[in-house]
Amino acid sequence: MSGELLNERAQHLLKVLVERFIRDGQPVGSRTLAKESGMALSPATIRNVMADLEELGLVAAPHTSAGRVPTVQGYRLFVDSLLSVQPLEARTLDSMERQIESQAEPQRILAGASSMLAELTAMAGVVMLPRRGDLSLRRLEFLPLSDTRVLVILVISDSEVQNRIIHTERRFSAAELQQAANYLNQALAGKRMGQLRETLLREMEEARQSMNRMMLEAIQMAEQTFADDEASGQGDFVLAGQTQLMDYAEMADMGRLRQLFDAFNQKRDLLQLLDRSLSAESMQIFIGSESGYGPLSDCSVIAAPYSVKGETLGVLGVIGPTRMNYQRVIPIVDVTAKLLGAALNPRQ
Amino acid sequence: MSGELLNERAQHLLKVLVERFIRDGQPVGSRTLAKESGMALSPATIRNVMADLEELGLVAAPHTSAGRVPTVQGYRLFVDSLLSVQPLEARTLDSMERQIESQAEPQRILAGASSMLAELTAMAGVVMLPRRGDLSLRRLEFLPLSDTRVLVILVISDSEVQNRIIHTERRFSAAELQQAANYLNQALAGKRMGQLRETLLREMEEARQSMNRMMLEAIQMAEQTFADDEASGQGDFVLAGQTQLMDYAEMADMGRLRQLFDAFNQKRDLLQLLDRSLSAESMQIFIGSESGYGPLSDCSVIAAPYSVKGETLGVLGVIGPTRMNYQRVIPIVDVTAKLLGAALNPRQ
DNA sequence: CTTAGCACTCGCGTTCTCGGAGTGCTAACA
DNA sequence: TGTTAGCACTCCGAGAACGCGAGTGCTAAG
Repeated sequence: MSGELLNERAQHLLKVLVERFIRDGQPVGSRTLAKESGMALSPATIRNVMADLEELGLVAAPHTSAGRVPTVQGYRLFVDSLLSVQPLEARTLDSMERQIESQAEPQRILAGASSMLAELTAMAGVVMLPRRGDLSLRRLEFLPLSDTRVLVILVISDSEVQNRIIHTERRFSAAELQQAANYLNQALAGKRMGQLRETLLREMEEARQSMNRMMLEAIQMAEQTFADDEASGQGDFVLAGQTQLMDYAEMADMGRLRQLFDAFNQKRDLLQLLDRSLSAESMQIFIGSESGYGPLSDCSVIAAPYSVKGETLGVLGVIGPTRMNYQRVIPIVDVTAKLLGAALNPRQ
Repeated sequence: MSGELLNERAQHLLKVLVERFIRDGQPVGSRTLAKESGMALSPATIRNVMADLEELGLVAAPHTSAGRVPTVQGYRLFVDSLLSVQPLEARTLDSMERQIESQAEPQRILAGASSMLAELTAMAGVVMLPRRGDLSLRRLEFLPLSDTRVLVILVISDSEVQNRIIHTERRFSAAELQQAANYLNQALAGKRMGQLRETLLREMEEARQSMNRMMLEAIQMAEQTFADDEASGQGDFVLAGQTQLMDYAEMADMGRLRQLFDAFNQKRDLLQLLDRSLSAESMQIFIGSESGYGPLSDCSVIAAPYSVKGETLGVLGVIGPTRMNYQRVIPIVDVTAKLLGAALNPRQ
């Protein structure tokens, strides 16, 4: 072994090995690697290099007489410094643009992006929905239901509508509710969802001083409306193409597969993982156990934040087997994030 | 074989066989059956009976020297006339009631029912959402977005809110939109969603005669709003516990499992199947291929409509392996349907 | 440092065997 | 006529044995 920790040749061989393994999933032997590398080296030499790589923890042999397989750290090195991403073909990019622009409503755009990711990569695509806390309230409305139940309609940001049911202390007439809504709209419209409760507190002070009963009641209703806003419904995501993961040989173990699918359904942990990329500002790659999340230990996650007007709204990405075609997937995720940002930008 | 097509004894033996097979999934042999039946018959006699049952297509032998397994028709007979459903234990029923009543919003009640089914049966639970067409429009509202885009908010029935985005011919002011909404509310409120378009046609006639431009424009907007109402979004369902199906041995084939999960995602065909039970007015059971739907060929579906005030709103049920514990699942589905109907009934 | 040679090791697919479970048939029995 | 015991037969599935191919590590020579 030469002085340097990992010389040119070893790096190149690792690169070829990873690429080869990604292609056909079989452990790569020295003979194969000798041919593939195009380096005019004998298998024996390769074997020596492989022994070094194994010592460094970059490759491993499933058993004595199998070829070598990249370890998580091997993939990591590959992704970080060996990988040569080829740009996306023009026609693919074209069709992506068309597909994502074919939708008008934000909800559909997001869902479309998700299935686009799934389709292009033949893995699972995921798009985290913009967190409401960062969006601003546009308008609020009360609608009387039966007795003390009131339906609250929230129009958020551009075009998202939410509704909740609250229970009031007493029965309100439609006119009263209208009045309360008017007051609250004047006070809250345009504020960010996350900051509503502070504003409410301030308003409450003011109302208390002016002894305005209507205002106090209105604030009470608003309080109830936004009560669980922080706790529950933190975020959500749309997933597409989960089932495609079933086609990969490394997912053959039913137990692990079930864990993975359960994880998709629970959402919580996955959201937490994606959240990490929210602040990252650029693409992030979690390889195998790097995610620190059991069910994903055989998977890699490639995630990128998407943003509108410089403001990051959410994260999107793909989930697939560790042995995925990073060279191809990385630009796809990258481009999709940009396209999604552009598509969400309200024009005209 | 005696004169009658299927005498008492044969029926009893079939019942015992099916029960036994449901319990442990192994083909049932004559010796086992002899003991289990409690009928003081020798295995040889049993074999004769089995030969008859096989001839009738009620049981089949996977291979020459295995025991017998019920066929679809065998299950059918079992379910139709052999089955003795035991009522649900009081405490289970109690906890079901509590669980379903713990939710306030319809959406959550439905989702709750779905996961309750899944939990109790350890299979997949499904609840078809009430079809909008049957619900009545309560109120409609327009909100100007940018330029010619208008956000339409629909409050449907008790507390469901929907929103759509439409594009108008020209730019409308907030006041104009308010006016249009007022007019439409007066004309459409209380009408069933499915009948809105007819009503619109009539209104259009009237408006044309009175040459009222505002009314015509309003109707145009409404037209656009309800345009795709019939085509798309026909229905939807909430599914829970799909992953539990992965635990059943008969789902071990990854290919078939994937087909099944794909079917869950596509929704279309499954909805069609559930639709059949909508008109049935009582519980329906589809055993294996009876559903006529490939991906479900190894599954049984037990579905029951649920209704509020005598009006059927939707269907709910469970999906699991053909070899499921019908005796237990049937009452669960039955009770859940009733509880759901009760919970959806708007009181107080 | 590289390479050829060699012995060695594993895993995997194939084949074979063997035992158990269960059947169908026949003949005797009630 | 229905029931039962006996028997030969079939088939599956679990192991064991085997050979083969792929690949390795080591050693010694270039």
